[in-house]
Amino acid sequence: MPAQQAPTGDDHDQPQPSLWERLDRPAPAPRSTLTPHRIAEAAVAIADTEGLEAVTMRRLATALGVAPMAAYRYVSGKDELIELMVDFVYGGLPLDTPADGWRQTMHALAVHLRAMSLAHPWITRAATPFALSPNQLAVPERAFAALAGHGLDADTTMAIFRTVAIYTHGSSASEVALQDLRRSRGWSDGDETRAGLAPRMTYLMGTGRYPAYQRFLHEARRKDDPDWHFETGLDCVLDGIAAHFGI
Amino acid sequence: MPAQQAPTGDDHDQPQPSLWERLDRPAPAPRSTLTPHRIAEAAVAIADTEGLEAVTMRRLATALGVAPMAAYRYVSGKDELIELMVDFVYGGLPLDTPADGWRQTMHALAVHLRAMSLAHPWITRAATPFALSPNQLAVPERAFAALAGHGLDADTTMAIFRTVAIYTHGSSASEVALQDLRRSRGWSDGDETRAGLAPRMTYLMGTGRYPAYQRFLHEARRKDDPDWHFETGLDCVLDGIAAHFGI
DNA sequence: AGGTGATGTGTACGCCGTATCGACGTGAGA
DNA sequence: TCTCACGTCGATACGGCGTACACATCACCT
Repeated sequence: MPAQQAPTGDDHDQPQPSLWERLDRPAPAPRSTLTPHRIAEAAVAIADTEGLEAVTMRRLATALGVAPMAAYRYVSGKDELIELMVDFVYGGLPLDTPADGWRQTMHALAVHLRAMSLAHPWITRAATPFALSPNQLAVPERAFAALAGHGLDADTTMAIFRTVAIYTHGSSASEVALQDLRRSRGWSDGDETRAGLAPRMTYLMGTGRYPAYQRFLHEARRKDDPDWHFETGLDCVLDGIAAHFGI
Repeated sequence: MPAQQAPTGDDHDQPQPSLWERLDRPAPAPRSTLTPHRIAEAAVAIADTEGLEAVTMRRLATALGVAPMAAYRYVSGKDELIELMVDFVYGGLPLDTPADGWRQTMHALAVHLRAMSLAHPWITRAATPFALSPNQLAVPERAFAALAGHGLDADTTMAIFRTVAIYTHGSSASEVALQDLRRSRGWSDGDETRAGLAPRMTYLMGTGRYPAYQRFLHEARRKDDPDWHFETGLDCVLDGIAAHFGI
């Protein structure tokens, strides 16, 4: 799926063989200074070190030592470049988790997906949890294999995976969003962040519209413990699946 | 929180009184052809009808019958414009749901948030679930009020809200992403979508890497029932909360 | 009546994605 | 060994974007 795009109403057909199909025909490659792999690698390196918005066709070309338009031989446009980057990163996921049972497998999957998102923060903005690229598809494949044999029908199995995947993706995304905000404002730890946000918060709380929020915010002790929040939410989701479907 | 942005390392301080503070001092308004409200309204209208990427400072100015730079008197840049749009839409949320108990309240909140996302599809890309704008903050306020009085500590309460909010936001986002893909390719129903995706799928399944996925996809009967998927996942999450915390 | 500060305008800069076409190097067939 | 067609990459250009900056203009207060 392209980096999320809005309705435009045209371009109904796709004459191309879909990027992934083109990908594993390495081409006769007469002069291959460029390959999809090298392009993805370079683009990911830029995004990792300078952020997703630094990934520009021109910037990418510079990094590859090539003319601005060169990458267009391998990628139909920027959307496909991003698909390529996402799939490249998903290719590094460890999916050979031991098959201890559905719950351990789903838990391990979630932990690895989160680690991936924290290592490549831009990916939470670039990826949809259910995109149809080879390495992204390997995630539900692993999950479905782990969920098989519990007497669940196909729809239930998909609903379970969907729920865990959505939680994992969203949880990582919100964690990354906070980190990005911190970094962009130069705040290092939780206290500095609260100090930086203080004026905003003082005003908002001063309106008196949020008494419960204010109280809970004041009493909370684990605001700066994203691991705890991630695990707690994940446990809830997995408990809910176990309870709701009796597995 | 600004439309998600990556680390840049500078702009450490915010000299301005934070947009929301500026907002309710209506200004002496000598010549108020423009107001934050009118700006938000116009921008939302554009995003609703033409998609988020059609919201351009120039396009917005045209819609308001004003010069391209005029809106910058009210908004420090495009990021703040988007914050304003998001908060404007959140302002339309019905939050006066009857207080039947925490579960009914959380369920109603989730349903309303999803309806909002489906009515303004761009908002799933523009909003973070935990942004600090007045009308967005009203959501956790409502949730915390409903969760109070169950003997839960503050951290647990926040974890519960976080989990539900993340699920709801992510579920709506994935639903919207699929709708956007459909609209952009001109596919109307599920069958047309499958037909359009067929070449891609044929290739991917032909690789033999996804046997479980293929089988479950073939057996699933509710692929085109987003309501069922949303409710099923939400029930799992709420069941999990009830089970995990004994409420 | 006149001055003053908030409000909207005009112009311009640098960057973006990408369409198009020409130059070039390579491997296959003669 | 020569040739030639094709896959690769380069150069240039276009329209559109966000927004900095200086200027004109309006409404009110004295």
